[in-house]
Amino acid sequence: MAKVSDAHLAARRRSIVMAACSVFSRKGVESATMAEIAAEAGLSPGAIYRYFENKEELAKGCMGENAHELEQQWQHAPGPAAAADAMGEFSRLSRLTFSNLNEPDEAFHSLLMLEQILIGVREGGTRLAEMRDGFALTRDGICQRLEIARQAGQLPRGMKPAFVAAALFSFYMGARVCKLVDPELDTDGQLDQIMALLPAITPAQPATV
Amino acid sequence: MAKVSDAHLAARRRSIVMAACSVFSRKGVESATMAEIAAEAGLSPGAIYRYFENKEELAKGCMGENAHELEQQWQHAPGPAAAADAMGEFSRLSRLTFSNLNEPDEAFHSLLMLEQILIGVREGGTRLAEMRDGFALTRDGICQRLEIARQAGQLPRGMKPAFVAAALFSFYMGARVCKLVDPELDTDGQLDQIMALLPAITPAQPATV
Amino acid sequence: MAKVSDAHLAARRRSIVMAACSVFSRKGVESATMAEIAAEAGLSPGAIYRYFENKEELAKGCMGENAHELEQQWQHAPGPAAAADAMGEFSRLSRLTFSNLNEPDEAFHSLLMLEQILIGVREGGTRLAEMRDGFALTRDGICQRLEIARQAGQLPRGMKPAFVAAALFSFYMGARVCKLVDPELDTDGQLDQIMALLPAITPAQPATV
Amino acid sequence: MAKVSDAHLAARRRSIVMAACSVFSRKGVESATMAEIAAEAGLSPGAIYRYFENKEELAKGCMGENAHELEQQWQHAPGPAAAADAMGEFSRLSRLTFSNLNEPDEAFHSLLMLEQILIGVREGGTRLAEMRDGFALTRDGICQRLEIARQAGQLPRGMKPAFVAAALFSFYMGARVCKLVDPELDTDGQLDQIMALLPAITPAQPATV
DNA sequence: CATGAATGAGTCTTCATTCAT
DNA sequence: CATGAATGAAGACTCATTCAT
Repeated sequence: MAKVSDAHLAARRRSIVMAACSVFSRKGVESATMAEIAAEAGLSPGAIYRYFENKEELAKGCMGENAHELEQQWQHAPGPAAAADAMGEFSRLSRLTFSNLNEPDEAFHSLLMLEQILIGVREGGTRLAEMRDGFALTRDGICQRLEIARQAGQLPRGMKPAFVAAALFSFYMGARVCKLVDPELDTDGQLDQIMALLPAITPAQPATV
Repeated sequence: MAKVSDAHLAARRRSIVMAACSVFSRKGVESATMAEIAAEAGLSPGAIYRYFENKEELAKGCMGENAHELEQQWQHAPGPAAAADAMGEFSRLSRLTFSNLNEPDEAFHSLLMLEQILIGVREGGTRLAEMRDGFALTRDGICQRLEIARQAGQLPRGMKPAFVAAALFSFYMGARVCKLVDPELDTDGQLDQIMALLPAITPAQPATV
Repeated sequence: MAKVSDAHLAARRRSIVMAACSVFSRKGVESATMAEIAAEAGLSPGAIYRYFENKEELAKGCMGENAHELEQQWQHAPGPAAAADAMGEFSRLSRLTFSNLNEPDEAFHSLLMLEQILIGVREGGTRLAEMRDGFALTRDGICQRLEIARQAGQLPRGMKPAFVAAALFSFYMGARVCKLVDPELDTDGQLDQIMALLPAITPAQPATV
Repeated sequence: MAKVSDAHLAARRRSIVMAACSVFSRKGVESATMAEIAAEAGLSPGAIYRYFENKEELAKGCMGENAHELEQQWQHAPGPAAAADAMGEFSRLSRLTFSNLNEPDEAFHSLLMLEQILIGVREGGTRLAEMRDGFALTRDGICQRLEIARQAGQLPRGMKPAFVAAALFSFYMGARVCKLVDPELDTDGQLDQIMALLPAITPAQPATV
């Protein structure tokens, strides 16, 4: 019975987090029971406490765990090659992001995210700050791309990238919420219309502004 | 304490609902205790059960209670006078709706709404259906107004009002979520930018502007 | 609003007792609620407390209320005319008593009686003493009749009327219990067999004893 | 406290049942509290729920637990050797059964049994059916023994064993009830008198005696 | 006198957490 | 390290009882 490798331990910890996410998403953090999570993780209830101080810590441990990889793409600075076809790039990433909303496990992620938001807002501590920062980062990523496009003359001078970025992010978040309530919703169609609006400003605005 | 007037009874019931909304919003439905709600309503725990079967029914009873009056304005068919300045009307109502997000108790309402959504989605029964229908009605209200504007030549022929309406509604919902996470957010500024995009599509617009 | 007549009051009190008996029999004293009893009596819960101190007193008030009239017949001393055909008289009353077990509301009475016994035995106070005395009285009534018959030579000298009376009473009580568990039981048939045994001793015993 | 042997678990379960029987008998099922039962079993309230779904199941679990071993003796078919002295055998078992009523914990058992009957009759489901069947089995056992005695000429041809058996069983049940109300009662004396009646029927008997 | 709304103590039951094995 | 039995603190809910109307 030699020391269990750190990798093994990390894997266990991860499997617990996955199980917790699953149960939290399905039942809500408050209604989920440690026993249920343990069962889903293939462990005994007591075992979880070797990896997490208590239920709350476990819930915290689930926080970042389910951020979409796409969010990270947005947060990464756009490549230098992006300038040429800034809006094309932007549009492609946007559509990719929205098309993800049609994935079967999207509700799972959205439910989890909303619950984390509720908890964070109610607690108001570091948890909320982390979220706020995460949201801000993504908005920044959007904003940067819009700014590049604007610099490249693909968007009207008069537009305020920061606000448009924030609006688009809100739109995305709202789409997730709405899709949760009504999975039949065609969020791609919504995006199409919004995207159609964006460059349209271009030719007309410069004159009027 | 017998034979209290029906009005009195209704008022009591309402005060319980208000207290419940307050506690639910602050703690979440699951974490809220009947004792706390009762205390906030100035009653003993047992008294609530004369008005609501159980905690779940009480939570249900809080559902519609906190719909914004503005939602109802949207859902009401637009007045006939609206056609003349359809977009002006639309813009005014939109700004009014968004300006409401700055109210101090907006977080209260948003928290409540999100929790109800979570519960509804998880339950998946009538509760969810009612929400879906409520959302759809509001989207319809938006759509009708856009359609009128389009008919009046104030919006481009090519746009699809239903999708744009859905997008705008998503945008609104997302703005609420984002504002919850970061109350500093200038959602009015976001709306401004989005509203600026709308008429821009119009081929006819450049001439009139 | 003149003083309510005593008769009226007594009638109310009685109606409460009847309702209580009904509910007690159906649900058991502990499970019965004052509200249910009040409803069955056509009153409000609070009203009961003008007639009975509390639930326990009400239960006590139900005690004697449901003794069969037949029990009283047994307890009354046998008429002088009975001697001539003592056993005939005895047999007739016995059969009458047992035939009562076939009445549709017999279960109602037996349930009530058993519950009262349980409560009485557990409390062990006056309540139990009253029951014990009631039972003793009935046994005495049986015994007296047997004794008369024995004196009249209709029963063997050697038999001990007190014990036989007690045995017959036990038999009756047990028959009630058994009939409760299995209403199909032919308790009359049981009595027939027992009655057949009784006088049979007569002609043979004197010789052997 | 993991991995306790099955025997240990069964013992715990049994100790809970014993404690429950004790409290149920003393207070009645409805008035007994889980906390009290737990304390009597030397456990915490929550522990019981690992062994029984809820209070009702626990009460059910107490049902068969307190059947007298003697009942099983009656239910077992009589040995072949019994025929020779069928009535002697019968008389011996009867006296044994009745003498048991003088045991100090007899009231304990009777109280429990009566309460179970009350519950069973009120519920009217499987519980009642099981009781009915149990009673019937015992009556059958009595009946078989009487029949053997009758075949052996120790009882009159004309008697109906089934009815006599039922009557004797009723007598026994009633004796238990009466003894509960008045522990001073000499139930053995009652049995003596009844047993004295039995063979007396026989036309053949006078000769043999 | 009756009403029935309100009280609040008391129960069952759940579940996060601990710890002996 | 894992197990899972046990704990015990809550919390939802009930209902006998009170009392203002």
